[in-house]
Amino acid sequence: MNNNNSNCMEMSGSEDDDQMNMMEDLRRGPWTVEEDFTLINYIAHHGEGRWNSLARCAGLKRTGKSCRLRWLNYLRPDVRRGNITLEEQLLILELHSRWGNRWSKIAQHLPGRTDNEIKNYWRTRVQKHAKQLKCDVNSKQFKDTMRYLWMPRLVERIQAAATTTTTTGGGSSSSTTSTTTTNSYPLNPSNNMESNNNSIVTSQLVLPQGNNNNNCSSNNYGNNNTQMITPSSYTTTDNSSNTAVSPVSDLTECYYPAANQSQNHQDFFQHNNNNNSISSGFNNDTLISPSACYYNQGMDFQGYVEQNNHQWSNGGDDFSDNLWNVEDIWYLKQQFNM
DNA sequence: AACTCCAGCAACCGCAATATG
DNA sequence: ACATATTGCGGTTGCTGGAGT
Repeated sequence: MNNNNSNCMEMSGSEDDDQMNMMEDLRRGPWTVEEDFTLINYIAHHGEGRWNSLARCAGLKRTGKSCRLRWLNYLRPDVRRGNITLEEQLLILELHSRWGNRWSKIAQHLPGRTDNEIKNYWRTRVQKHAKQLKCDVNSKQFKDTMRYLWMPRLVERIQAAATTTTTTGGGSSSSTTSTTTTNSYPLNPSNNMESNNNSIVTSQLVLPQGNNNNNCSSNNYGNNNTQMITPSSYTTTDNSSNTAVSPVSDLTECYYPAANQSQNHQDFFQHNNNNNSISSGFNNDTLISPSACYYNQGMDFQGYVEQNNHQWSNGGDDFSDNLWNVEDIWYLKQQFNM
């Protein structure tokens, strides 16, 4: 399978990445299918770890760091691809409010998600809203907005989705086994995941598979060797192209047919059956209307609301990307006599 | 059609912590 | 105990495709 192993152990292994860079032509940039195959095969036979020597032994002209990152973020079998679900969004918001930018710690509670993915989600989605609100993502105002509007709204949407799914039968592939009675939003400080570290219950809430863009049949690396490409011909981030490489979720799916099929999912809702109200866990001392915060600071809140209202009324189906729904806007308009 | 702008994301970089000899 | 190598993490960069003009 790999004929580069013979002299592997004879190498000193003392070179660091910079030295390796000087010694040989290390490849950079997007990974090719060939490289992915090589790395997967090597790890399948030899396991992970010792990334620098692994890179050499596998015959990859990559740094150990690059190999590790590629493996952890894309190639390992339990990596979960596809859109961040509502449940995951909620979990990210909650955990970030506790731990800040501790991406890897947050990622530990979202099976299959990588710190990189969560970090990107935060920067592209969450920070975008903060920017629209003209406030800092770390400001109290924005945190309040997340906590008192966005997160409860997510809970409602999750509940609604679960209800819809169960009442409509959910389709054959949905397998939604969740119950709508367990979703009280866990904002009660006494329900502290930190104090019960790593005890977040694996969920019965099964993620909607429709968002999962793993589809081997569309680009099956496993049975189409003619798609092997050369470094000179590769392009990036185009799964629809035969020469596409880097994302490669299809590749892992095909390599590990059993992978990603039964998604473990975080359901910290189940910790909170005692909370019957979304706001029951709030500390009333700090229950400040986020809208009031913006209002008091003269921020362009109305413009933002109107923008989101417009998005909403335009029927965009990605509600998950909107902070506000109709009820939020109604509430905010009442607050400010808009 | 050509160009510009921008969101999304994969990959890289620098640093700190940890492991190893 | 120390030096060096390796790993892990968070921040940042740069590429790509799509939308807008």
